[in-house]
Amino acid sequence: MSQATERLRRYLADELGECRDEDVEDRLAELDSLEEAIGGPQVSAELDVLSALGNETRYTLVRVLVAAREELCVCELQPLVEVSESGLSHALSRLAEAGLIEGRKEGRWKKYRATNRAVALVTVLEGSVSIDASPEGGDDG
Amino acid sequence: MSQATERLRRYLADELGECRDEDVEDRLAELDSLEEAIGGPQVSAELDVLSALGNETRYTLVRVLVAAREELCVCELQPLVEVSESGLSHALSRLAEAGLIEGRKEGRWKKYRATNRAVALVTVLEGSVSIDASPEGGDDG
DNA sequence: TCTTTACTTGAATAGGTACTCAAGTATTAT
DNA sequence: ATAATACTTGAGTACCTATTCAAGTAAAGA
Repeated sequence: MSQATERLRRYLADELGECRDEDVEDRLAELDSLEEAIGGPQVSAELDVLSALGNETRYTLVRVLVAAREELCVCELQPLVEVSESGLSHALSRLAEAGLIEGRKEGRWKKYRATNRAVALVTVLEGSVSIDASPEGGDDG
Repeated sequence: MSQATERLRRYLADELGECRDEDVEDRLAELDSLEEAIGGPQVSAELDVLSALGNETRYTLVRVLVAAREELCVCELQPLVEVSESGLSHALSRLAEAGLIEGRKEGRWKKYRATNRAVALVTVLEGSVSIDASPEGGDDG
């Protein structure tokens, strides 16, 4: 039995007053089931979305496209970010891969717009992350 | 006038049929106002939240804490992630700083629980990022 | 008191990521 | 056809970040 498991045994002993092998195994199984329910390709996709958004250049692009409520040309996005033409293209293609924006070619111009996914995420972020109010709140069911 | 602005002028000429200096300046001002509305400390905080979540170890922890719907001891979280005790502590403190979890010390044990912010974000991610359904949808106005 | 336990913090580092440059493709103009 | 434009892609690199190790703090026990 590992060191981490020994610690868990002591914790459960503290919490429950007593702790048999069975109690430790039960708790480990409970924790494991929590983790297994979320360990698939779904979470991998969610992580992809999060890490795509978690960069100033890319998040700015998404925010602008969400705020614009219409498709914008790459050449319109260029003046808004401080990266090269190539850097902008890399950023846009990463966002498209994460399903946060969609691109459409029109002649020699390429236009991108925010997907519903991006709108939903930005909306929740705006709502949940306010610098004035404290993040801790009590209306969770 | 920069190269990027020249490109924008040609784009607007394509779109509008004609393009004067005024049209370019107007469009640049419009784009700039979109960006300025989102360029403050609010976005910086949102980026902090996103980059805190955008890591497998930390996202797993948040997901587990949200799914658990109760506070969990550090010693219970340890078996769920494949990092050292120190790595786990670093991860938890980063999440707490981003307002995604809250810690409470109880004797020699430390318990963490998910904040409403974390619940909201995980819920939206689960809902919006499904591997079965396509992210592209059409009911956005 | 001294020891052990539970967790945290700081420094160092391996690994990843976000850029830029250079070259490439597709479209339009001449 | 050739040239120019609008954007993309791949390679290289400087920077950042996630992790570990070692040391530190606070609580509980002996």
